[in-house]
Amino acid sequence: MLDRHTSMQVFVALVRRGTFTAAATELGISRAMASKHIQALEDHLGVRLVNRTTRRTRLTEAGERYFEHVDSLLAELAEVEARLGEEAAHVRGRLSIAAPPAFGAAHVAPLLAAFMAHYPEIGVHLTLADRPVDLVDEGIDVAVTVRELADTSYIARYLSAVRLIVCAAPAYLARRGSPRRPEDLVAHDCLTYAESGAPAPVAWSFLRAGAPLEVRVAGSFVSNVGGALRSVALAGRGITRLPDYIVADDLAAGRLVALLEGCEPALRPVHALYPHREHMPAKLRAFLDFARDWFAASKGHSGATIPGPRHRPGAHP
Amino acid sequence: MLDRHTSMQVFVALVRRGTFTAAATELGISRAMASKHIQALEDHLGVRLVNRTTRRTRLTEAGERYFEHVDSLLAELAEVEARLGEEAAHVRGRLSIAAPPAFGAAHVAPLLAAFMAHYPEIGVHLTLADRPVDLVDEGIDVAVTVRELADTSYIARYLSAVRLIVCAAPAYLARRGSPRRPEDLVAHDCLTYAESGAPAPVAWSFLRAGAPLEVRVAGSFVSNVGGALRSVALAGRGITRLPDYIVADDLAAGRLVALLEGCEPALRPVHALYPHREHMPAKLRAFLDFARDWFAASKGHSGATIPGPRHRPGAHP
DNA sequence: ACGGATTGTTTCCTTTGATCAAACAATAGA
DNA sequence: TCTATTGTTTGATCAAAGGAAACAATCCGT
Repeated sequence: MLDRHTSMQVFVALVRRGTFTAAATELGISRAMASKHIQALEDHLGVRLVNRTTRRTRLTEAGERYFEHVDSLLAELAEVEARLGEEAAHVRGRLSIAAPPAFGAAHVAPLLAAFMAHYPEIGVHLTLADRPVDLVDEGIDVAVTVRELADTSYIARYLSAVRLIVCAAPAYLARRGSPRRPEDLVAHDCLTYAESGAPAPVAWSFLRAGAPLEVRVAGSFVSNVGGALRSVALAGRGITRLPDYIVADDLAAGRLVALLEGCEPALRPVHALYPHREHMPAKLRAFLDFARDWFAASKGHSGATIPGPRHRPGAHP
Repeated sequence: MLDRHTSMQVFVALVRRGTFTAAATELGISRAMASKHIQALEDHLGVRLVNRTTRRTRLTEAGERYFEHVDSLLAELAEVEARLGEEAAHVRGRLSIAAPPAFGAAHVAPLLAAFMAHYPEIGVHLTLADRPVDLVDEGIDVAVTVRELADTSYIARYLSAVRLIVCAAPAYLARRGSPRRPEDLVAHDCLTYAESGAPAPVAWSFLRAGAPLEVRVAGSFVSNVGGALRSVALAGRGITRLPDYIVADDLAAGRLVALLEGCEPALRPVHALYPHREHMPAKLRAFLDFARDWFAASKGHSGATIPGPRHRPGAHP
C-alpha cells in the first residue's frame, strides 16, 4: 500500500496546482506515482475525489469536502513535527536527574545551579536517593553515580572521580591504635559501604609504591548510606572509608582523623548514566557536556585527581 | 520507509496500551513491526518519543507533547474519512445534470422532480443546452443525450428511446404534395438536424416490412436545435423529423401533419453520460437507477417503443 | 535459587509493492 | 495534420515491509 501521508500530500498539491504533473514535480515524484497515489487514496476512501481528463482536473463534491479538512490537518501535523524538532534542538524543558544524597548536595546541586544559569529555559528536578534508580521506570533523564559500574544496560559517561579517605574518630584510635600499613586494617573494626544483599567480604584498595594493594576488611557495621557510616565513625565505633566531600568538615574540625595518608587511596569514579544513545534530547546532551567541563575545571579544587575513565563501557552488551 | 500513518497509529496505541505487544495485537501486526514503526517515527522526527526497557515503557517529554497533538489529529482524520464514506453512501448533495432543452423540459424536469421527492436531501442543478458539454470541465455529474452516441470517453447508460416523427405543415404539403414512400423524400425540402461542422448529407432511417431503409435527404435548412426546425416547419418551409415530445402539440392542433406513418420510424436513443465508472457517488448511482425505472415505467405513456440498447458501449476504448 | 513466562529488539529471509522510464491515449493548439 | 502536453498503463527492478525465530532482559512463580 502506498504511504497514505504521501498520498494526502499529493492530493493537496494536486488541488493547489491543478495538474498531476505540477503536483508531481512539486513533490519530486513521477507523474505515474502521483496518479497512483490519487487512485490509492480514492480506493482507500471508496470515494472519487477528482474528476480528470487529460486536459482538465476538477474536484468532486466529496473531494472538496475532503480537501477542506485534509489540507488543514496536514498543515497542522507538519507544524507539530516542525515544532517538535525545533524544541528538540533547543536546550529546554525539565531535566530530571538523580544522585546520591551527599554527593548530590555537595557537587551536583552547584553544578545544576550553574547549568540552569547557563540555560535559562531549563528546569531541573533533582532526586537524591540512596538506592539504584530505574531511569525508565521513574522517568529520569540522567543519574549520577559514585561507585564502580555495575553490570547495567544504561550508557555510562565518565565525569570525574572522588578520593576516598580512610579515617576514624580520635576516640577509636585512642582505644584501638592507628593502622600504619593497609594490611593493619584487617585487625580493625571497619565500617564498610555495601548494598544490601551484596557479598559480605569487602576489599579496600590502595596504591603503595605504585603497586595496587587490596585489603579485605570486615567490621560490625555495614551500610549503603555514606552519612550513616560517618555517624558511626564519629561515635568512635570503627574505621571507615568515605568520599572526601562527606568527611571534609569532620577532618578540618578534628572530629575525624585521616589514616594511611602515605598510601595513595582508591578513587571512586563518578559517572552519568542515561538510558539510551539514540535521539538524545538536547537538554541531556547539553548537561553531559556541561558536567564534563564542570568537573574538568574543578579538578584541583575538589582535591580529587582524575586519572581518566576507569570504565569505558560500550553500548548494550 | 514504513507507512507514517501506521507508525502514528502504532504510537498512539502504544501510549494507550502501555506495551508494544498490546499495541501490536490491537493493530494486528507483529511485535517486531511495532518496534520498527516506533523506531521509524523517532528517526523521522529526530526525537526519542518513548523510553523503554523490556519491562517498562515511558513517554519522554517530547513524546508527551507529540502524543497530545497526534492523538487528536489521528482521531480527527479518522472522523473525516468516516464521515466522507458515510456521506458517499448516502444519496445526498447536489446533482449537476445537463440535457437538451426540449427533452430536458419535457422529460428530464419531471423525472428530476420525482427524484427529488424520493430523495429529500438531494439538490439538483439542471443545465439545458444545445451543445455537447464537457462533464469534467463544467463539473457536471451526468448528461442526458438524445442522439446516436458519438465516439466519447464517457460512460453511457441506455435509458430510453424517443420516436422520431416525420412531419410538415399543411401549407407545405398543399404546395409540394405528400410523400407516399420514404424514397419520395429525396424530392422534398427536408429540414435536418446536424451539429455545426457535421458532414452535409444526412440519412433518415425507416423500417419497411421489417427491412431497414435509409434515405439520404437534403434541404435548405439545417440546425442543431430542434425548436428551430419546428419553427421553420411550422412556417411551411419543408419536411422535418423531430422527436415526438417536440411536435406532439402541433400534431394534435393540426399545425403539423405526420407523414409516412405506415413505416416504422427511426428511434433515437436516450443515454445518460457520466465521466467514470469507479467510485461513483451514491447520488449518481441513485439517479441512474431512478431514471432507468422512470423511463421503463413510462413506456406506453410517452408513446415511444423501447427496443433495448442500440449501443452498449464498453469503457474507454 | 532457579526455571518459565513475557517483554522489547535483532536477525534473517521471503515476497511484496513502490518506483520510474517508456509507451500509450487523449486532447489542445498551430 | 503535426506537435506538445496531459493523465494512465505497462514492464522491469530493487528496496524494504513483513513475520518467524532467536536473543536479551526482566519479572514471577514455586
